[in-house]
Amino acid sequence: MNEEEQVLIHCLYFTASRFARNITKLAEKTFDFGDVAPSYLYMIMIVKFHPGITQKELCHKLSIAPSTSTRFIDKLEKLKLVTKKMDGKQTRITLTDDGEEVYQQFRISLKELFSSYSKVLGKEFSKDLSKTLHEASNMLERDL
Amino acid sequence: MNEEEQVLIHCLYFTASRFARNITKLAEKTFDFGDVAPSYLYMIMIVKFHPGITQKELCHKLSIAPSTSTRFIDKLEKLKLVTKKMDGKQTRITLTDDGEEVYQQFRISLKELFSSYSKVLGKEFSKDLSKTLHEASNMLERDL
DNA sequence: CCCCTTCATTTGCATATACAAATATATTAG
DNA sequence: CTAATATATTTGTATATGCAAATGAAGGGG
Repeated sequence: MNEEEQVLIHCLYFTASRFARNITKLAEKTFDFGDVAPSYLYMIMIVKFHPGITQKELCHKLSIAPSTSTRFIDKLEKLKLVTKKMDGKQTRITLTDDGEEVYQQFRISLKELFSSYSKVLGKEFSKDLSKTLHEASNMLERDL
Repeated sequence: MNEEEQVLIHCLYFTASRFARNITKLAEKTFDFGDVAPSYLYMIMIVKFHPGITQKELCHKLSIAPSTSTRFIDKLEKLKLVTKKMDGKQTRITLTDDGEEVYQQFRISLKELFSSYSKVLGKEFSKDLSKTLHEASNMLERDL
């Protein structure tokens, strides 16, 4: 194995970005919700479990920047999937009935996505990898 | 653990994207090359090891779309780090002397990046995770 | 009650990245 | 050799995402 391959295999920045691109492609195929891209769906899910959550908490739970959350929420609001209510300096987000419905579909697609990649990567392997990535993110977010 | 956390931890699409964002942030801090963003550096490396490589092969090695490669190469050409030569319908890419120099610096930064995340995640853990992601990408690219 | 600081959100701008359509070149069938 | 097809690259357009600066709202000290 030459130096180049070594680097390509051992550099987490590279392998992680590449893997994320690959799995995103798969997710886009699976979550075919017209206007709602996969990343929005996670926001919907979190709002589902925390009605009235503040934007800041959302950012934290999703590990996204505040500006990104603003734009996500704007879009979801336009699609009438969430409502926004000012509360002092904070903004509180809640699902609409349409949002609830999208959430239900989302759960089904999620299972499909699971089985798509489990078929290729193996069920246990997928589960372990996901858990590992989750924990690694936590470590990075804590320590950097 | 509630349903929400389950999903957030077990969905590879989510954990992989999040992890990629976190590690990218770290890479951006480490690779401070002014105009050259981290993702370009891998292209430089591959060209270094395969002078005269075609654009298509580059796309394959980096797992990026052709359009992305066009824009990367354009930018690197403007920075005078690579040259482009038409060869029939293909385009062949080679490093310039400036490109070689950037490559040398890149190798140093790469080591820094390694040690940054190894400090947080552990050396062996990082290595294993990277290798796992590499292999998982290969599987996804082969089977989908 | 007003000013200053602090914190949450938004806006402006920039980058990475993709897909689909357009273009350019090469190859093959007739 | 020309027409049709195949392949590589480019361009138009769109999305996700971030940082830094601007804005807006709260609360404390005078």
